[in-house]
Amino acid sequence: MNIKAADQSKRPRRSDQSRAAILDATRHELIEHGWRKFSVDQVARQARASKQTIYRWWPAIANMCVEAGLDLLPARENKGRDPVERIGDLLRPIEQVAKTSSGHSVLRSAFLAASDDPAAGETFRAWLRDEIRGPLRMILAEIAAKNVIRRDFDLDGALDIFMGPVWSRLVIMRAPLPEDFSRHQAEHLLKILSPN
Amino acid sequence: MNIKAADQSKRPRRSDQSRAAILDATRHELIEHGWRKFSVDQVARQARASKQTIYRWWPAIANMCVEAGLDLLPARENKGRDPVERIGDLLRPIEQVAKTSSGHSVLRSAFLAASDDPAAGETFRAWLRDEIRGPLRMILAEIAAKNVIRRDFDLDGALDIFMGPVWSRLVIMRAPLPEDFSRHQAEHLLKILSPN
Amino acid sequence: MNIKAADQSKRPRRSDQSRAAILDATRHELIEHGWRKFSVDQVARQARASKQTIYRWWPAIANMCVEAGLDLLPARENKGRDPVERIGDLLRPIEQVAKTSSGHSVLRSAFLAASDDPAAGETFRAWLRDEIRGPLRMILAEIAAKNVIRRDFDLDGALDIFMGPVWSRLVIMRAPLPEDFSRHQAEHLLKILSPN
Amino acid sequence: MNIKAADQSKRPRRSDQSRAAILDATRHELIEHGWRKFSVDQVARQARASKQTIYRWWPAIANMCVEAGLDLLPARENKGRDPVERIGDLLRPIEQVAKTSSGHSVLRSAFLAASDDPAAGETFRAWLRDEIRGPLRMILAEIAAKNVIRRDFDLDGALDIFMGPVWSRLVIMRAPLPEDFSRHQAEHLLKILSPN
DNA sequence: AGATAAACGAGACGGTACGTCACGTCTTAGG
DNA sequence: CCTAAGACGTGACGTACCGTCTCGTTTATCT
Repeated sequence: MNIKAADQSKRPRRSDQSRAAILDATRHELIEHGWRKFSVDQVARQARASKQTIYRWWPAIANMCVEAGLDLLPARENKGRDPVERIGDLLRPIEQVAKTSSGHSVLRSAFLAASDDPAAGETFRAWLRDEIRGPLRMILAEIAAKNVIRRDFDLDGALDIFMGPVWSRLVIMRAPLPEDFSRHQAEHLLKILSPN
Repeated sequence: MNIKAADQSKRPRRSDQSRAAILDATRHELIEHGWRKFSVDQVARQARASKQTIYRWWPAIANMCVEAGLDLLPARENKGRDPVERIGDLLRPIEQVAKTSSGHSVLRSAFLAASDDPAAGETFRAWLRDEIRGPLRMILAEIAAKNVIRRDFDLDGALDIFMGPVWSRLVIMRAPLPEDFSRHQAEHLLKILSPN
Repeated sequence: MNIKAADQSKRPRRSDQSRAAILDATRHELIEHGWRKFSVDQVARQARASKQTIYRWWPAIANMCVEAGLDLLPARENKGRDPVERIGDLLRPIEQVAKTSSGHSVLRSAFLAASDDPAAGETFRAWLRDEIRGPLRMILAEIAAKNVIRRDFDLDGALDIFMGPVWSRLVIMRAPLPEDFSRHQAEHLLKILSPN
Repeated sequence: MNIKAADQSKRPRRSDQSRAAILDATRHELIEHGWRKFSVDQVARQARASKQTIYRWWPAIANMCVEAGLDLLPARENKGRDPVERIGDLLRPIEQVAKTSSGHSVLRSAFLAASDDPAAGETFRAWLRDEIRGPLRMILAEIAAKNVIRRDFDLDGALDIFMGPVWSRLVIMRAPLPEDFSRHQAEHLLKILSPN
């Protein structure tokens, strides 16, 4: 309670209340109207925020949408178990959010925004690097050392195989993810990378 | 992708010249501005066409964009060879168009449009059914009969595996397709579906 | 000047049925939407006529509207009575048509069209000359000869005095003409022109 | 015709600069194209103003045109002299503006707009009431008390007689007002209303 | 009785304008 | 300072209308 007062005492900085209301309204707008008909005016109106506040804190609308989508994802769990489960864990936050209709819509539109706007793609690609690609490389390197998979695997190719079906279902087909999606994806990836 | 010339003897005389100019301008606009900032006014201006002509012949802008993208794809070849090559053939039109920077952009934006607009998704899904999913089912059923792959494979799951990396590279990552992409995809799919 | 009388025996056979339907629809449109929002498409639709037919027979839309209005006016009666009544007779066709709400609207919009479009004004001014100004000059000259009015009256000034209140009520104020309007107008005019 | 600057300290800050530019462009457009072909786009373009700004501050285009016309009229002078001159004074602002070709056109089109659009007629009728009808009633009542004119005169009838020729020349005939128009109109009115 | 040539309905077309909405910038007033 | 509010110039939206231009299809003479 009393610790945070130290740094925040200085100047009236960014309002967390505004930020939350704006991201909520952004998600609502993405669900309601999708990416192309997304309206900043509508977000400002619904969040009772000034457009100036939006433009001050986000470099572009697409970044705001990506942030609104990624904010939904729960933190990745990291229990040390067998490799298949650890790889599957990487997809589990997405799988969980995509179970609800609204979460599915928000994620789809957020990824759409990242694809359509090269600048916002940066925000998205940073997330992909930190949350998927990086951990995946670590795990794969680990099990490659044990010769469970071939040592000369191509990481980006592996990423395509691993994430491709996510984009396929979530973004392109607008369809729910099937049962046990994360585990099956992990199994498929290992099967492809197996050295035989 | 071809409109029949059978009934053109009757009344509603659509101008093929306008249609071609509009689709060309659509492709140019998708390359230039992407999906969200796509401007119908700009297309009309550039095609020297009336906006009414656009709205008369396309149910929605997204449909027009999907059509503009799919129109680029060359006809699929169907030489009777081994299953891996026949499966790979399904991706070859896309692989070929995506080699050029502009073809890559147009296809990406067209798929974006199909994802963002549920109605236009129909046009896209019809193409997917006729050009990818249907042929793939035929080929897979054939080789399943020979026990090359498991007989109880899930077609939509196979489609995710087969097409997912396309969406991953083309749409999500905005990256070129790697060398021999079609053949590798076919091999991966068969490896996953293999019965062992 | 009058070439058309010669050629009417020849080929171009104008359809009176179309003409009547078009003028009816024109009146309906003037009542419904007024002059500025008058729509040729609407007229064609309602008259089940082609726009080509309209543009073939009328040099401008305003002319068509003026014609549609003036066509409503019954023929002027010419009973030989005292000068006041003969002058009043000139206004009676208008007075009669303006009694109904729709006739009032059509006449107003027709005169509006004539005022707004210099070319169509010709059609209107020809009517004014033949139906009002000419006859009025004859009558006034006649009674000026008997010294009932001053001999050096200004005809156009008299016309302003005589017709002005018509425009005032009908066009400007959108108000019905008062009782005995024609007779009072005749009396006023003679009072102004009286020589005392 | 003047908007007060008193309450401008409060919130809705209308740009006077925009308003003036828009009214100027409106006058130009009325002169150039008249009422039916009046283009809001053209006005916005010429005034370097947004169409939204136009639609925000005027309930209808016709109101804007009426305002643009009436704004031209100089303030009415009110020197206490004999009744004929005081009545003539009421017309003098119009007479003065109508002397120029452009003033003539603007006034005509403004009155046309008021006639064609019932809603905009209100703006016009308010002006007529305050600037013509009201003052005229006062003056006529005054001289009726001295038995110069009949005491039971009909004010609206008098208004028709007084203003009718204005509409006749200015609006209907598109002709200049004759010499000494205001004075003659006053004389005519008093002659008609004289009690003999 | 057929041929012929115009007028006709229908409606697509390139344009322009409509009235509304959105974008991103700016200004004002309040905490 | 940051915020809410909202006016502003710019320009796109999707619709309607303008005037022109084919299309076949009547239709009313003139062979």
